[in-house]
Amino acid sequence: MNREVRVRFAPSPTGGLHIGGVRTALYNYLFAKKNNGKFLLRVEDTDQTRFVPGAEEYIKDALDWLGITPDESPWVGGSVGPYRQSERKEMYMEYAMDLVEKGHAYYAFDTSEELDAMRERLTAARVVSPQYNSITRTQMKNSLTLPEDEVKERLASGEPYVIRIKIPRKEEVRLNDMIRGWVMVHSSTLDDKVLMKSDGMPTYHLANIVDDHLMGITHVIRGEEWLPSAPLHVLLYRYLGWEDTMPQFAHLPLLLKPDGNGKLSKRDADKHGFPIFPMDWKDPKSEEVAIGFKEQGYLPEAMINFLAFLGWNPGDHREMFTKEELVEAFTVERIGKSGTKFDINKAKWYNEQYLRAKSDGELAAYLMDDLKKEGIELSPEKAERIAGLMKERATFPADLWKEGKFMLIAPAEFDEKVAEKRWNNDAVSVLSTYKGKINALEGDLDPVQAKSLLEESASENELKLGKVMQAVRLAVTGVGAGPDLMEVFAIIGKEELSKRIDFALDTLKVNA
RNA sequence: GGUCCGUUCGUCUAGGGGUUAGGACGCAUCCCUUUCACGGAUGAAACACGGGUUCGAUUCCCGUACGGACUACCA
Repeated sequence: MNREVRVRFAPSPTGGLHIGGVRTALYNYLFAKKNNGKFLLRVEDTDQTRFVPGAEEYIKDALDWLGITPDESPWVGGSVGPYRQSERKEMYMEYAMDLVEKGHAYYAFDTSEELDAMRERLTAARVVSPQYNSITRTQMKNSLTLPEDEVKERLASGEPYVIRIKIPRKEEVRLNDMIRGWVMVHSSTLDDKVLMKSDGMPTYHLANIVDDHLMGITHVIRGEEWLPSAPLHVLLYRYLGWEDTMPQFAHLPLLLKPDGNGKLSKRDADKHGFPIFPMDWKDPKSEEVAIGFKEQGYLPEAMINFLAFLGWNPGDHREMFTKEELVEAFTVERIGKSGTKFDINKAKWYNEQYLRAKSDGELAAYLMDDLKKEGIELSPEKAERIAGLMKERATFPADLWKEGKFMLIAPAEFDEKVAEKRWNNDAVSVLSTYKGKINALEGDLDPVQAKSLLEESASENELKLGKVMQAVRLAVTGVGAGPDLMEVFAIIGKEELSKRIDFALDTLKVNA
């Protein structure tokens, strides 16, 4: 039997989508495409208390931005919907009842106070792990300890209850993880997890098994934080009678803090000043906005490439991959086992690579957008020239303007360190001569002319150009670094150039 | 604490019983150059530790240490 590969990304709409979640989605996507399968998205919203408005829409937009588009989802539908667990609510009880009838699950009536008391009691008795399990359930209020008619009575009276799985006392539970190999856990260390909550909603554990089965999921690729509960899931597949079509599991290594250790969190992102969400996320309650990769200037293709390499590699020395190339190269065998520290430097490097690969025209569009916000008009031709000059030194599209401001705005002050070192009488002489030549020029200034006139100005003063070049740059741009000066001159134009030289000559003083 | 997972340069990683342990980011130096950047070249930089197995272990096994995840009527 060769089933169609079907994988799913199952986020919970409780806030902005964490970058680790995005990576999980990407790996699912790549795996599906590589195997000519389907990538589905299912919204896991069984916890009504944690519902956050806008979160689901955010997940959709973020994935769209990156091009990790599900084949089936709440938004486009599909043949095994609905794709929101809250809308599948009615489906779960049937399976929970099936488990109860088979003796693999039971009703429990304990209140949260009683559960707390139980845990306290066990802790006081120095029990290593206080949990609801094969031992302790005999002392709690459930359908295993209560007389049958009392159970019926309680149920009939509408008393709140949960349904718990009945974990066997002694059993070795094994699963073959695609990344980690065989993982074995003894059932005595598992607890009787709640399957159905008292509000009638299933917990993640039941819902994810039922849905994955009903949706024909063949491979579950998810974060490592799920590994400890995977044996429970195996047991559920077995008890539900679905073991022969149980998906294969692949538990991804976690994304770690850049310094020290631990799971990457929003806190780390704030601390180091880099994003952790794909796009800006505004918390509807606190109104706080968390910066996104998109708004920071990261390109989607750079993000994809960067994210893919956080825990995976192609096995050769290639670094640059388009999404299509990733699909081609991707295998779960090449996913690493150990946690990955988040290195924003690498993300920046990828962004620079993709930024430089863009045409001057594309970049000019970014630049003109930024300029519009500043109220500056610029011809597309000029924008393109500036973009071409600046792109080698930009990390983000916004740098085109930030670092290239001087091409459109005359300096109001000059870098003092450079002035101190380079500004001298020679510079004054050359610039004075040069200004005369510029003013006398007919027609537009082009880089070749700009240079030959400058060379003439230097030799007429019996100086070498190199001696004064830095001073010239300082005079015109205000700073000591930047792209080819002659190109800059041409963009600035002769009138403006002449004005700037005047201003510099007036403002800068020669040190005695 | 318990259960599970992990550990190769600062970081991401390749490799795998015998290698000068390879690449990338970052860092340093040099070259290019009107500066900075780009680009090119070079360099510093790693197999956590202890026992086995073996002629030989970074590689296989077992411990130890360290790190992480999980331990809710959250996912």
